[in-house]
Amino acid sequence: MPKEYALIDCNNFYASCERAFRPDLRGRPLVVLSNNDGCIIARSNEVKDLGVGMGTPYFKCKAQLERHGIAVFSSNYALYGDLSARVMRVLTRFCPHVEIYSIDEAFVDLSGIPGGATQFARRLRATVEQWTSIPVSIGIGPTKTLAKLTNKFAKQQPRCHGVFNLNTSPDPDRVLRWTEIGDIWGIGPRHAKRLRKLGVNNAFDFRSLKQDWVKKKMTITGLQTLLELRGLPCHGLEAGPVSKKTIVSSRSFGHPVTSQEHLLEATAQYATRAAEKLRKQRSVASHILVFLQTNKFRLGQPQYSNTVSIPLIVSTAHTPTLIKAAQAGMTRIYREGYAYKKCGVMLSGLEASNGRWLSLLDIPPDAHSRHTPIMEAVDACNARWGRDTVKFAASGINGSWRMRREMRSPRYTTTWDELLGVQT
DNA sequence: TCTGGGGTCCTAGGACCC
DNA sequence: TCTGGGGTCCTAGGACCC
Repeated sequence: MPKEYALIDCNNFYASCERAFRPDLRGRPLVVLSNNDGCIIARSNEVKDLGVGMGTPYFKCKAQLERHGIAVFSSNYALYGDLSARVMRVLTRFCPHVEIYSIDEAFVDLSGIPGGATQFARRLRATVEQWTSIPVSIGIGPTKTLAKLTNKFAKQQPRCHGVFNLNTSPDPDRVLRWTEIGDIWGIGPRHAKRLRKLGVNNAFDFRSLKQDWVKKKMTITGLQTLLELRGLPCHGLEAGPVSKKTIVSSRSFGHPVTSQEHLLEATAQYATRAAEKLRKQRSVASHILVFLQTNKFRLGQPQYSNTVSIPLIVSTAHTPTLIKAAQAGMTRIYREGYAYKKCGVMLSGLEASNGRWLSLLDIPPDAHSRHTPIMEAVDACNARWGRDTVKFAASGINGSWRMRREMRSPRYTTTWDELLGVQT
C-alpha cells in the first residue's frame, strides 16, 4: 500500500486573511504588499488573472492596480499569524500526524484513515473553511513531492472542488504532464531553464530522466526529487518543530539612513528581536553576525556593504549582551558618507540552552544564567501586554528608519483597540 | 520617491595537520 | 630534475523553499 501524504495549502493565504473580516472584499481583486510597501507578495485570483506577477515592485504596477480598482494592503503579520494558528489547530484536532511546513501549508499523513483519504480530506476542507473562513486545497499522493504537485492541480482544476487524490486517480500521469517543470517542488528557475532547453518541459518528462545524470547535474537533492516523482518517498513527516540553526532579524529601512546613531538603534532593535526568537526555542548563540548595505538598485549612488561576525565569549541569549556585541560590530563596519538601505543581525552556533558548552576562559559559571530570570520576566511582560511593552533604550523611540506600512488593515484578532466593531 | 524577510542544504576549494 | 597522500574543518557561493 502506498503512503497517503496530503498537503493542505491555504488559497491565496494573505489575501484570504484580509477578506476574513471584510466580506465586502469577497470577489473583489486585492493584493498584499511586503514590508515598506515594497513588492506584491500576495494576490487574489482576479489579480493573478490580470497577469500581475508575484514580487512585482509596487511602484511599477500602482497605476495598473488603480485602473482596475484593486484593493491594496500593507502586510499585517499579526493577523496572518493568528489566522494561520487557527487553521493549524483545526488540522491537529482531526489529523493524527501534522507537519506545519509554512505559515499557510501543512503536510499530514492520511495512510489508513478509516473511510478513505479522499472523503476525509473533503470533510476536513469544509471544516477548516467553516471554522476559520480560510479556503484550502488538498492534494494527496504517495510522496510529499507528489502531494505538493497534486495540490496545485486540485487548486486550479474547478472539477476537483479543492481536493484531488493521485493514488486513486485512473490517470495519474495526466497530472504529471500538466505540471510545468518549474512548478515542481525542488526545481527552481535556474534548473528549470536548463531543463527546458533540453526539452524537459513537465514533471512527466523529468521523471523519465536517468538517475545518474540528474545526480550529476542537480546533486543529491535533485535526485531525491526524481525519486519522489517516481513514488519512492525520500522525505518523511517531521515529528515536531525543529530548532533553527540560524536566526536572522533584518529590515529594509523606511527611508535611507546615513547616521551612525540611527544604524546603532536599528542594530539594537534587530538584536532584540533575534534574541527573543532565540529564547523562544530555548537556545543560546555562540556567534553574532552584523551586516549593512546601501541600496543596490540605486546604481548611480556609491555602494558599500559589509559583514562582520563576532564570537561571543560565552554562548548566551541575554539581550543586553547581544545588543552590545552587535553594536560593536556595527561600529566596526560603518563608513560615513553612504545612504544605507538595510542592516541586520544573524545569530549562529546555536545550542540548547540547558546543554551549553562552558567556556575555558575564566568566566564565573553563573555569569549568564543569573540573567535568565530577568529575560524571562521581560518575555512574559511582552507576551502578556504586547510586543515592546518592555523595551531597550538602545533601540531609540521613533527613528525614521522604522518601516512604512501605510495601508495596514486592523489587527482584528490580536489587539483590543482594533477589534471589529459591530453597530447596533 | 518607491524594489521583502527568513530559512535550509549541498558542493568546491582552501587551510591545516600528520 | 625533482616537489606525497590522505584526512578534517571551515567558508563562500549556489540553489532552493515559502
